[in-house]
Amino acid sequence: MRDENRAIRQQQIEAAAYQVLEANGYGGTSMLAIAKQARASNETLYSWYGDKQGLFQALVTRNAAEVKEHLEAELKSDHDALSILGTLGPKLLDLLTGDRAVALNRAAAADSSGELGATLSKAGREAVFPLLKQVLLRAREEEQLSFEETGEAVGLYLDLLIGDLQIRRAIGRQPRPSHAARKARSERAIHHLRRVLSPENQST
Amino acid sequence: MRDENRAIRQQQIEAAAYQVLEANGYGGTSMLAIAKQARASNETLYSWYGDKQGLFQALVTRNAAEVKEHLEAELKSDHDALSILGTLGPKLLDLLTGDRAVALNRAAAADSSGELGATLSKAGREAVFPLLKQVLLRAREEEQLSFEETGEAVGLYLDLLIGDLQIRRAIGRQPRPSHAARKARSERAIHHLRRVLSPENQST
DNA sequence: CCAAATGCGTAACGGTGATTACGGTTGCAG
DNA sequence: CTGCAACCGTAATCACCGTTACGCATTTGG
Repeated sequence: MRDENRAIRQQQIEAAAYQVLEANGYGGTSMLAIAKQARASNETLYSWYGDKQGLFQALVTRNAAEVKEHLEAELKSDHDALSILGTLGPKLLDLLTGDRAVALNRAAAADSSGELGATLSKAGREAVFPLLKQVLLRAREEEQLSFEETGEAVGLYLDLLIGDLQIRRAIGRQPRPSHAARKARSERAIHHLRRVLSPENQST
Repeated sequence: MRDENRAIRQQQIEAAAYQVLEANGYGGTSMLAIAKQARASNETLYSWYGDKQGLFQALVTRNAAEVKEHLEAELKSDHDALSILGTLGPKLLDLLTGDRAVALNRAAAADSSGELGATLSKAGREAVFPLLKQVLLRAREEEQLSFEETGEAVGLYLDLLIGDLQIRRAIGRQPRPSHAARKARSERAIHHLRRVLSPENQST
């Protein structure tokens, strides 16, 4: 049961890290501040995560794992591909423009070593990409969409769905999209995607 | 001529600031480092820009002004609207994903106060938006595109053109797009835009 | 109940950064 | 030529941060 406590404690510490990070930005986030917020001790943070980067790496990988998990759960349904996109889109938007993701993006952007960015991208986009490929390939089998390069199609979908929302969130000029806004944006992306990749009009 | 020298000196200092910023990230950029790089003195930096934020605000606003200037120059041509987009798109991509813009985006993401982000966004996107509106409205007059909400159409164009390039650049997982890549991406955006907003297929 | 381990709270160490202060130098005005 | 204002180079001030170290309370395993 020591393990359970520890898991809980880690959750608390990481939650505290997000709070401080969201409030003060990466530069303004100190280990002491996190420790205080979590009512934990410096020593514990260092003994558990090694150093500051280690803590943030942990945040990033855990967050990415949760994202992937959520999406894979969606994928298990046997609805048709576009319906899946209909539920998966808002979810993805939620995960990618939520406060946590924004905080992590900021941290990665601020980290001069690039390590965080690499982890974030590898565990994030590069993990989501193949899942979306699956969905779009299914859509093509069902003859709902038509395309040659799957990667190209996924890129297009992501552009339509997310666009520059993330960067605008990261620099602080864009509030978190509401539930309705996420839904609408997802619908819009699907709508445009169908128009661009409709099985009738063939073109490159 | 004191003024001329001063203008030149400012250029040098700001160029130095970019060098340090691009090399070390916002967190790793100190005023002393900038001063040394520019062979200038701390005192001068502070007397001219007030404080660190002031210096970066200056960078942001100057950069945004240059972006706007470039775009307005393009707009003056009397080509048809889509041709304008054809030259304006790569330019915009260049300006928004270039090293300077990326460095500024990182700085804004790292800045906990949000001031830099506000300035960057206000002087950047919010300045570019009306210019693009003009172009798209012209395209509608020429019956090359069809849409109701101009803002919506501009948003769509920006999503297609830029997508998540900026955030990926900011977190360091995306190299600067080559000239050819920028051109191709711009063409792709126009291609899709025409398909989605074609005057034939009417829909919301 | 005892001893070891674990975690808390706080202080200490070494380093660095933003900001200020100061003496020396240079270019320009009178 | 001389004084002055701006500017350079550098050092000083003050604060904070990452990291380590230490004394104390609590928990855990036997």
